[in-house]
Amino acid sequence: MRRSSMFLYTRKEVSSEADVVSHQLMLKAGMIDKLAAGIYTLLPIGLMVIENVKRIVKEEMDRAGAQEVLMPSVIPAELWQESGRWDKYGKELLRIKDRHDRDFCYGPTHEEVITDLVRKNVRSYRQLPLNLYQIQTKFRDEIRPRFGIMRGREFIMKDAYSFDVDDQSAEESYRIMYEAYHKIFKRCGLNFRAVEADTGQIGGSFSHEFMVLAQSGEDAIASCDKCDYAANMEKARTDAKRLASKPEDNKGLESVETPNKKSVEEVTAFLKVPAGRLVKTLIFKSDNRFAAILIRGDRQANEVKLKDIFAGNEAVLANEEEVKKITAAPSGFSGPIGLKIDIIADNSVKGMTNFVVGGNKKDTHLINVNIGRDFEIKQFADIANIEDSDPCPLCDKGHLKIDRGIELGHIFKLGTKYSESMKAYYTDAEGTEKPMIMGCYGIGVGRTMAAAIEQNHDENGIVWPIPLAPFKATVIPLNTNHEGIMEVAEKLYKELTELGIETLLDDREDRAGAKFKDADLLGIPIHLIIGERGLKEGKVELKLRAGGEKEMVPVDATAARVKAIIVEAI
RNA sequence: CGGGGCGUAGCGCAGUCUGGUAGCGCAUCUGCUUUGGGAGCAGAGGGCCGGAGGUUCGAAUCCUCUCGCCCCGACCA
Repeated sequence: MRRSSMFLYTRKEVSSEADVVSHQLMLKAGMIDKLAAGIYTLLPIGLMVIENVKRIVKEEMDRAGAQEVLMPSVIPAELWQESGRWDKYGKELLRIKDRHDRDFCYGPTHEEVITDLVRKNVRSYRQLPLNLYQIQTKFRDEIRPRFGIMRGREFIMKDAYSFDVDDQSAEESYRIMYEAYHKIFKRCGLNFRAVEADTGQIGGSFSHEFMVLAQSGEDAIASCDKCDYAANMEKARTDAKRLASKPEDNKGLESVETPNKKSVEEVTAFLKVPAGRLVKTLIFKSDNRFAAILIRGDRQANEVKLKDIFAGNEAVLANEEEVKKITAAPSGFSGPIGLKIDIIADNSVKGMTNFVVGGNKKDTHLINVNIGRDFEIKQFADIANIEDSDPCPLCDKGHLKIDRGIELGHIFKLGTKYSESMKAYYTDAEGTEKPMIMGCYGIGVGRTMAAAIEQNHDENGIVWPIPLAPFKATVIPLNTNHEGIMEVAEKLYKELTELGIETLLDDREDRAGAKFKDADLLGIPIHLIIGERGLKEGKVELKLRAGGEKEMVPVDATAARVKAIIVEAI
């Protein structure tokens, strides 16, 4: 491509609206153009990167035995009503009506459509297993789109769906995807980790997220410094046994006055005990049922884990009035002793002895409280967020550290949630009908591009990993008015193009500095600089964007050298 | 949806408090010089100051309403 005729306009300044580096650089490099909140046009050079990501994804999906389809982006409401998600999905689902006033939605995900497709075509166990995928534009009406293309409302996504005869086979399909995802992100040149994740609204039994480590990441992930354990904060566990302090002999229960001391900080400061000796009692309401949640004083409840405790239903803290009714005391003095509602304790409470709780009476706390003697716990569960350097739940030596990450991929074992609600049954060898076991597997294509920039940039701009680079090489003639220079530039451009190497010829009548700045900003991996100095010896300068290494290469050997560098990288 | 902020030339911004000729930088166009890290000089074009209503002799500026965009929070494959 000739730079002089390309629809590519780089900028020195961008709006202060862009506050993550990938967004800023994409704007500066002329890759995207915003049309509305969370809705972007991909410009030629941005699209080239997207196409590279898509190509890698397709190759690995195909290699893993999946087959590509393309489903509609507009979906009739009936399908979503059938699965029950029309009412459950909420405002994120963009609902539209056609001219006959019929309901449709713009697909945010395609479980319904794929399940419908498969149930219409697959009857027998002989047709399974099956894995179908598509790369398509989706829409989710996010409350707050941000970070440019990283968290847009309209976005490109690869979604795959597997169908199997039984759990064992489904887990094999899952494992194949798990491995394919590793290959995909590795080929994209990304530093990532697969972490255990919550299944969220999609539902299902287990899942992994593929996270790229980045400061600007929206998710917190915990990983062990000794073993392979890694999990999203929503899922991360710790080892309650190693966390617990040594049990002490039970002391006698005592009531103490704590005038106006409500928060954990106030109470522990007043009683001069560490927060880890206090158990806080939170009254939650879900579906009009109340439950008391006990958590060690120095720990925070995790909303997602809580939701799981309440069988997936929304749980909210009880209001002041409800707390009074249940505990007979104002909030801040709730405790487990004497409560008539279910008491569920976080694992962090396990093994605690002689601790402090609220007295269910104004200005009163109880000390030297013990489980079993003073009250009973209905159930222990994992409720609290883990903290940095908590013990690892898998190995007995490691500790967890918390990083931020960007979720690029998510794989789920769905089970029969959709196949049962939508009647996707097959007939097995014995002639009985059974629901197919499903899995679903997503990759954010645009987000992968953004994450690659987050991980690969410097003060001068983007540093593309070679497989994603829109152009692998750029030919920079320093003086377009110099015949000899332009002759060599054209020759190299032609040779490289004929070798199948995407090359940008910067044939603009600009000064050298401007061209260098642009080549750096765009992140093109290999710069071929043609100037009078080198040409006197019949050489061009080859410079690598990533490390900055320079070498002088004879003109005739340049194309082959470039090819070699690319082959090695891909 | 709660709190905060911003809409002025293609882009980035000042001007608004205190009403009186609409400005700066980048980009664009012309000419000359320059040519290995975003060139210099001289000149030029480009604005319904987000939209509607109001106050005023006069509104980018004050008032009311509205639309859009951004940030924090809540929310979220």
